[in-house]
Amino acid sequence: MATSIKDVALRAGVSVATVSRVFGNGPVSPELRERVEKAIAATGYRPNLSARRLRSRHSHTIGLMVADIRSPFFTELSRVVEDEAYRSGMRVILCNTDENADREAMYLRLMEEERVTGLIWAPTRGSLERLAEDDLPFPVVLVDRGGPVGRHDSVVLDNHQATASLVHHLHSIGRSRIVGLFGNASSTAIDRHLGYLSATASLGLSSEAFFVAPSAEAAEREILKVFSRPDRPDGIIASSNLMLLGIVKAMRRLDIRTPDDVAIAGFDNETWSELVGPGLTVIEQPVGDIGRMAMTLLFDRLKAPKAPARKVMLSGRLIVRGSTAPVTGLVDEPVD
Amino acid sequence: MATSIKDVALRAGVSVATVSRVFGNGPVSPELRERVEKAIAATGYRPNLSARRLRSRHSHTIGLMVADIRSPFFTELSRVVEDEAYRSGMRVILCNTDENADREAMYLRLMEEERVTGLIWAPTRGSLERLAEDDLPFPVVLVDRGGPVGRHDSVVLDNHQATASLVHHLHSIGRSRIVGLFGNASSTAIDRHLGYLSATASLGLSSEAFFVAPSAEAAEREILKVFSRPDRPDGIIASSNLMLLGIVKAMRRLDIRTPDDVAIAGFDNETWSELVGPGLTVIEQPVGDIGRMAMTLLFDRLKAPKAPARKVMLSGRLIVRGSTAPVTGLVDEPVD
DNA sequence: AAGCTTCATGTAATCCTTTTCAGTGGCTTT
DNA sequence: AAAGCCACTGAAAAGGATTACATGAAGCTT
Repeated sequence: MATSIKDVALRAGVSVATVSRVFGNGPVSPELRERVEKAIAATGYRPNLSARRLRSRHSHTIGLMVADIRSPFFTELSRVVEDEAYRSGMRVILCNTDENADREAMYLRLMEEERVTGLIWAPTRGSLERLAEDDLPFPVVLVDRGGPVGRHDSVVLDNHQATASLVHHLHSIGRSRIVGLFGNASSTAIDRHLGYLSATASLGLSSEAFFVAPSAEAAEREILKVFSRPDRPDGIIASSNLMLLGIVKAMRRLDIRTPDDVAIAGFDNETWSELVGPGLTVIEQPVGDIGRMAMTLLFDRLKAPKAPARKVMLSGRLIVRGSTAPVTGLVDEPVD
Repeated sequence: MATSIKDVALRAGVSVATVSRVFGNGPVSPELRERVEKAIAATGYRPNLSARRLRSRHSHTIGLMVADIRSPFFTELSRVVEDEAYRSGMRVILCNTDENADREAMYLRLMEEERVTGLIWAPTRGSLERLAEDDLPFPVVLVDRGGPVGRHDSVVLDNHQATASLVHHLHSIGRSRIVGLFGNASSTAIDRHLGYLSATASLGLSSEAFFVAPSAEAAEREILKVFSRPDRPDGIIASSNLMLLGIVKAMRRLDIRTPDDVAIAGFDNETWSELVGPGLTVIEQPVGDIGRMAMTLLFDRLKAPKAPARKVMLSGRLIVRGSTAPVTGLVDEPVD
């Protein structure tokens, strides 16, 4: 049987209220405080967080719902969010939805039962559309995906502009038949698709987009199919890391040279991005900033529940590497 | 004010005990059950988990303490653990220690306050040594790192054997001056170092080990230093993914060819391992099995607290790729 | 038909804190 | 010197569920 606040009080010869006040920095005289602290040390007492949460009606918990923690963007995001949360005495409940609406609904219910203080959420496409209707008993900050400014705060990458800058970059190195490969699950891919469309249009380029399941294998298969046709593209833009890997695999398989025959570019800068093939050109997302901003929005919201919703859009950084190096036409010079 | 079990009881015209029994599948007649369920739906009632945990004296929570969720092994592990946990109605509290003893101690205290049912833990080196002494009020299963069979269950890779197999593999392709690069923080690196030592010794090879901070940059710096000496090694074994990346970077920087001049091998198979340079030879860890086994050990322990501690050792799988392809000596053939 | 189970239900205690409320004693104010 | 204030402290209520125990009705046994 674990020791409770009662045992501590008994041992210190004070009331339980006083012991509680020692933890909550209420007014306690120095002598009593010392006696209590001695008793705590002697008994090895640890306050029961469930009881504390129940009575104080404050869970000190925030939820974090993402598609899959294994996707590097979310890995990094979760790390930032947890650090920020623990720093301000909060705990995080992490959930992986796998872009599955049922799991998402289940976890939302869990969040309610946990009485979370707030939720940081990368919703599935369906939920994003339905978000205006169902209202949740806690504030929500959308990350990574967010529609028009609605009832909820959100912080996202400027996907439209980012993808457009990839297209312009490929165009600037002389590519004209640029196809796009997008995931078919997340709303991010949709935004990136739109950016791709408007950029190709404004440059007067043809456009062709493919949508596949978000896995390297699916991407590889699709690209193999695309390159079995006579009119091969000379540039590919991928809406994610996994797509990018699938593309590189397909290029290897077909023995197509990068960037000579096809230039490749995509999203998310990773430790290994510069080491895959000739180095991958990518848009780097400010994940740390996104996570911290999400926490800021959440805390602000808690302070001012009625304030109008804010949508924060951060811009990515284009990192140019070998996969989009300009081709001299005569000699393959090492880039960098 | 959120609706409580009382409101539901009132609305359904039953006692709170009956409502509680509907949730806990106690004995409730069909009619009452239906009335209660209607009342739940009508009120949108959600049980308060804090209250439930407090009264039932069961947190339904397990802790997961790892060095850093961003390290791919732990990312995958956390995913497996969370899935298994949620499947059996448990929740997970994730903590990143950053190999820092203070953070670790702080989080251990948190685990006690949360009254976790059990803890899955990749302890820092210091904690691993001190583990026999301090005893915790909940069962612990060590993962990734585990000393001799002590008081705690553990599940680890057979690091000794795995590293030895890397050495033997390099030897089999004709390498004789094989150095080892190890992280200086985790106990895993120590085990791998020992495997390296005994394998080189048994093969009659020279050995030289370097220990650096667990980052690609530190690894790169160290390797640059090593290769500034006249007697360059012809093989390198790295104790982790990050080390491996640092080595590849150094090789690029120095324009040293892999595997011709130096063969490279390390740990953890990732999506991109086959795409970095000529493809990286690695030991693949059965992360999923490790995670599931850890959960199994934990649940078994809960059923039989007094049973003797078990140490489960799983073996890795050697995946040979271009970075350790045998060199023909005449022509550089592309390795598949 | 009396007595014994069994099943469904309600009442009240309990889990462990925080928080409200009501002092108590000592100081300052007027 | 009475009044008011302040800083501490303790007793008790409250938070929202589960569960031990009591009760009453129904079904069985003999």
